[in-house]
Amino acid sequence: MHAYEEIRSEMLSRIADHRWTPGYLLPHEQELAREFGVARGTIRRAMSDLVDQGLLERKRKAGTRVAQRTSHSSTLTIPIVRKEVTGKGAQYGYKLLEIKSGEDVNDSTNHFRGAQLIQIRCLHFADGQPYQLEDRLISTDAVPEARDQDFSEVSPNEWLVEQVPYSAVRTLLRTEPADVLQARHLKIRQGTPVFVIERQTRLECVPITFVKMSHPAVSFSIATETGATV
Amino acid sequence: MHAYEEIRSEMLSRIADHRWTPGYLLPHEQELAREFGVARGTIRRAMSDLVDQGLLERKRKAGTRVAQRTSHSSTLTIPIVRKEVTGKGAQYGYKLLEIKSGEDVNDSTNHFRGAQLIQIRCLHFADGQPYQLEDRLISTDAVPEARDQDFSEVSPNEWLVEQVPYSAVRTLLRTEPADVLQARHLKIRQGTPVFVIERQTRLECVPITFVKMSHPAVSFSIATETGATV
DNA sequence: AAGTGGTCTAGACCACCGC
DNA sequence: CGGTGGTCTAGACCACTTG
Repeated sequence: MHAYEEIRSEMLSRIADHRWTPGYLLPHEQELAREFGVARGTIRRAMSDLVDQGLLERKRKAGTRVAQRTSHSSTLTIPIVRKEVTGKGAQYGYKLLEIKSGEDVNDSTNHFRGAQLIQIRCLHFADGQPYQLEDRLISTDAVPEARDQDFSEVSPNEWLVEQVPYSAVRTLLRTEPADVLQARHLKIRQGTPVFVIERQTRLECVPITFVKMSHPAVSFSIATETGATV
Repeated sequence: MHAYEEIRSEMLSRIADHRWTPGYLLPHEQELAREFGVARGTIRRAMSDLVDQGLLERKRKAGTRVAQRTSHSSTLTIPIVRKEVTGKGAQYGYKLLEIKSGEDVNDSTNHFRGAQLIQIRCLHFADGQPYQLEDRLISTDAVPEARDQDFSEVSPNEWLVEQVPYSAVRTLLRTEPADVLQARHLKIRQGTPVFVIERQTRLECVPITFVKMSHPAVSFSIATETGATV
């Protein structure tokens, strides 16, 4: 156990047992450094974790306080579909439905502002049943290698996550009634709810890909976790 | 612009223009420190952001590499319901439905392992229409002040987020068909899909609260963001 | 065994911002 | 203005883990 971990843990305890309550003004770094008998940098190291967790707020001159929040934050992790399926103990299956490129592709999202695109539709199966319909746009300006990829064996989901770095993600989760396409491929009736995940990724402002993933609604849920610290 | 920000930005550029591709082994800290003309600590500061973003992976002895990912991560932020509603420009309304305590409360989640609980059911409105049904358990062992709270004016959602710190959150998102209770309060037909958010929060292993928030499905979506760096 | 990242120190200086 | 947190340095030592 390192010094900063012990100090962080001690601070957590003080918050947990109400010695430090939301809004409470902590001693300065210098003072805490003296109290714990470490260098100022070690105090900063301990606090920075708690700031990231949203438990502390720091402002120059004003000092450090126990946070009063206005929202809940947690980290949403979406694995590669194949691993999601096999992780549930099911047999994974994949089928490429369609690839289009050039003039045939229409950027309905307006996310790519005129970049060259390819569009891919494919289907992921769990134990032979349709699990997810993937409808994806990839910018070949940002990822020229995608042009040479044959997505008949490896899904674009898997290929992109592993091969292409990104620095920004935007995800949208919602439910909508199945349209014709979703109904046909997921083998459900039109109008039945589907759970939709839409995701845009960028690397340094450059749009990489946009994907819409549709699941049969009732059989799907997604989990989020924060602070496995303990 | 601080030194570590410029270095981080330069590193991002090298990843973006494929000079550093996934799996690429970066120079050591010492060498980068010499290259950029700064102390080793400054290099570490620049890299730590990229590690947190998931763009770099570091291992002792093995060195630092551009990450090959196996999943997408992003931060899910769920605001206080009142702010969510007013943020959409709608009129917020709140109604307490029911409070139970002591023996009347049944910990169906088994999340609290025998702690003293109170249960609260309440309804949030947007422009007079039911927006969210909140069904919540609070551990009065962890939050004794909750006992004295009268939740007729301020929702438990709002009170808890602001007053009670937490260090761990677990969230579950899914769609399910409305049961009798959901149907009655949300004014939809039984069996119509509802979008459900379940959340458990803890502070240092101690369970604080469990909440199930139900929305009429089709009118609801939720967004997630990562790396607004830029 | 050796080389890498990780922790820690002691100190200087900076820049924001509340009083 | 002054006090706070934020950045940066130069260096020592540690501990993991791979070859």
